[in-house]
Amino acid sequence: MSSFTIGEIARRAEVGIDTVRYYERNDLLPAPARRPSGYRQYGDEDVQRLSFIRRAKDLGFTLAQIRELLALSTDRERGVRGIKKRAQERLDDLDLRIHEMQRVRSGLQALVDGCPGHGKLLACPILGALTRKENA
Amino acid sequence: MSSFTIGEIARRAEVGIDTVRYYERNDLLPAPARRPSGYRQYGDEDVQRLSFIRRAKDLGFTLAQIRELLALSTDRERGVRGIKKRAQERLDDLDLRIHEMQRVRSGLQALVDGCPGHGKLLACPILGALTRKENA
DNA sequence: CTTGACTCAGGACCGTGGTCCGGGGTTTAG
DNA sequence: CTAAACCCCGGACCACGGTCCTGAGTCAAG
Repeated sequence: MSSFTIGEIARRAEVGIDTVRYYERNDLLPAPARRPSGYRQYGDEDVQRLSFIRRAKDLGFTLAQIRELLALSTDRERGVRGIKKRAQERLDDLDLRIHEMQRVRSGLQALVDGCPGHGKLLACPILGALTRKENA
Repeated sequence: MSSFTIGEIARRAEVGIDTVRYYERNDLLPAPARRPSGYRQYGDEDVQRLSFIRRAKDLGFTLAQIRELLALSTDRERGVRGIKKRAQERLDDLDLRIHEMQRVRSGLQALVDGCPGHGKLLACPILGALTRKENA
């Protein structure tokens, strides 16, 4: 059974030590067990949770959203009502973002492939992908 | 030919007036023409550009990244050397983000699909590792 | 036992991206 | 002409997400 100090999980999840404490203060990580000395003791699951937070953060989720995602996973232990709805909302949100990203992507792709237009900004495919909201 | 005040483009792009000035200060919007009174005068292109910024921001791009995207689109008008490489880098970056998003998405989808609204939730590939947490 | 790396708590500080305020001038509808 | 609504600028202030600093305690190796 593995046990890590704060420095060790920080290294494993590739975040700063202060960040770990910050996440604890802000309820993204549970308060860990302590040694008699007061040193925090973490386990593998903490490393995974922390890694998850880091990755989600890199994807552009706010800490509040990440808290929500994490809550979805723990709520199921306490009951199921309403969870599906919240998960579905997150999913729809994600779909929207992915879709929008793909539009930007295709604009960029057009640019790379040699943009057909040669006018002003208005003709730019990237701008086109976002300014005209002839969306779904 | 249309001309707008700062309040008008702000409304059209759905941002605050202060935000417009903030973007100008931070080189996301060009300094516009002024009336004799000092009032800023904007055109359609400014509205498009501002809308682009707002939407890109909503997608999780930082202002620095948006500046880069905008630079790509205007560089194109001035000549195309070396731009393709930079655009391709952005594109690869975007692809990475989209794929990661899709991974998160499918994890959530599994969670939603596994939950009929009354039964038990299946373990989500992403969240699964984190769920058994508060039991300790 | 000493040394150096590590940890503690608390608070100050920072960059990003705005948002608000106040005292002033401008525009426009009535 | 006047009042409402708008705009100007500079600067203060804000939330978020950390990051750094200080002084003191702890741990592991030699």
